[in-house]
Amino acid sequence: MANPVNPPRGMRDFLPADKARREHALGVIRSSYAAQGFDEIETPVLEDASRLHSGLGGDNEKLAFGVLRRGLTAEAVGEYAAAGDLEGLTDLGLRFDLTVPLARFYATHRGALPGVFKSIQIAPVWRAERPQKGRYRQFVQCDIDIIGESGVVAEIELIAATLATLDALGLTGCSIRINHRAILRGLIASWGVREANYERAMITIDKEDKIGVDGVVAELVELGLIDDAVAAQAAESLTGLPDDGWGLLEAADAGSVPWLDVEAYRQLHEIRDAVTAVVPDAALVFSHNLVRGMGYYTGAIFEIQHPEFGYSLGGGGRYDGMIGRFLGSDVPAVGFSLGFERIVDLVDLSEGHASDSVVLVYDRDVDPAVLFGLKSQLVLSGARVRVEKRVKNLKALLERLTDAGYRRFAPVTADTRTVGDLQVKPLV
RNA sequence: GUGGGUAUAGCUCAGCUGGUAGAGCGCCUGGUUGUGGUCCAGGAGGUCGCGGGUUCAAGCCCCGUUACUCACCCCA
Repeated sequence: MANPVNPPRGMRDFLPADKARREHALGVIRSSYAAQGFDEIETPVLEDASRLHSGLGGDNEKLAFGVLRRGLTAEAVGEYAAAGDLEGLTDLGLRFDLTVPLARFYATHRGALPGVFKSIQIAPVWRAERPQKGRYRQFVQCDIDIIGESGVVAEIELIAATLATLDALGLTGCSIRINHRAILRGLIASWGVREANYERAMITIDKEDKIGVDGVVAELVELGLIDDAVAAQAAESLTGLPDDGWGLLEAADAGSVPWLDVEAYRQLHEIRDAVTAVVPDAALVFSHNLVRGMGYYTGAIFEIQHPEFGYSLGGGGRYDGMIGRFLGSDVPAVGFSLGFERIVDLVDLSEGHASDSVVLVYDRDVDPAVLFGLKSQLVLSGARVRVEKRVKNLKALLERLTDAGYRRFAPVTADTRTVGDLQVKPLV
């Protein structure tokens, strides 16, 4: 509390119990993704600042931690700062997501990669945000991406693989919201919003869950993005859709949802039909107000929703234009990311090393050679062995060890010579 | 970047209307206890986040500051 020694703001240490829990969950995610035929890669935590700030990260670019150029004097820093030359000050930055580095990775190694590349990335990212519940400045993302496939099979495979992974984690009650950038653009265009203001309008629409349709329309008017005259029309087209949003095709044919990009909508149907055929209890909801903040999305976008949380547990989408920025020629790509920090707290984990663990509680006069001889014998026999000095208050010690996952203990006295002498007792 | 809440022992927290700093748990010591997880006694440990101010007197009131936390913006 009053302890002045803390990790940097928004970043955390993990105690042994936390670390064990996290590693277990990561193991489940990693093996589930691998079983789905994706291959894990790793990239550096730093990327060139110019690549991080290529206009693809939306607001997250502002939140990137920059690294000062090596060897800059205080005077030089002052000069660059006065000139507003950020590139002169920082040439590297910590990645704020795993997608931009993946695009760079693909551009670097294209020759060594298959035509359609399916990657796993499980790694920390950094954003200089103000921390709050469920938000940190360093957090782990678990991404799967498919690069080189322009058809909806990529979206289908990613969503099915993600659902399988959520299932492997024992996480129930999640639904997938899905939308398409083309549908959003059509919706916004139908209100007469100028193209330059699309991004800003999308951010406002994204708040519907929090501020309601009326709040969204009011904000759009307030920002000058739409005229008062179309406010009522905008409110109407934002209002909730029937049948989880999947029943608009007939209405579209009849011309009563003029803003709907029918081709994109049919694509989403195709994705929904295939995913639910594979995962019958998958809950896919079409949400025409789903936006997502990253500026690089071009097609389908999706987000994991859990009823207990106001924020999403993960999300993704198609970003066909990004790799072209690095490579020169466009390569289609889709990704899906799990927000690990938000998932790990929900996962119910069973004990890993329950049965075959034992604590040796030794008296002070025990010969260390005997003590560690016993220990190494037990370890060789396959047990996890902890050595603890006997203390006055045995109860507290044994409770701590029980919490740490140990299930048995055995006193070691000066008379103990062999494993056969040990009286092993259960910890309860 | 904007607001609210909190800050007292290693941990969880009391501390009234300003009057010499408290409890439980943990830790240490001595004894007790032998199905070694019991009980008793004693002990160590606090610049009350930090800096100013008001007052005879501040943990408590006022101002500032820092950290943590919740919410906004935005996002995993």
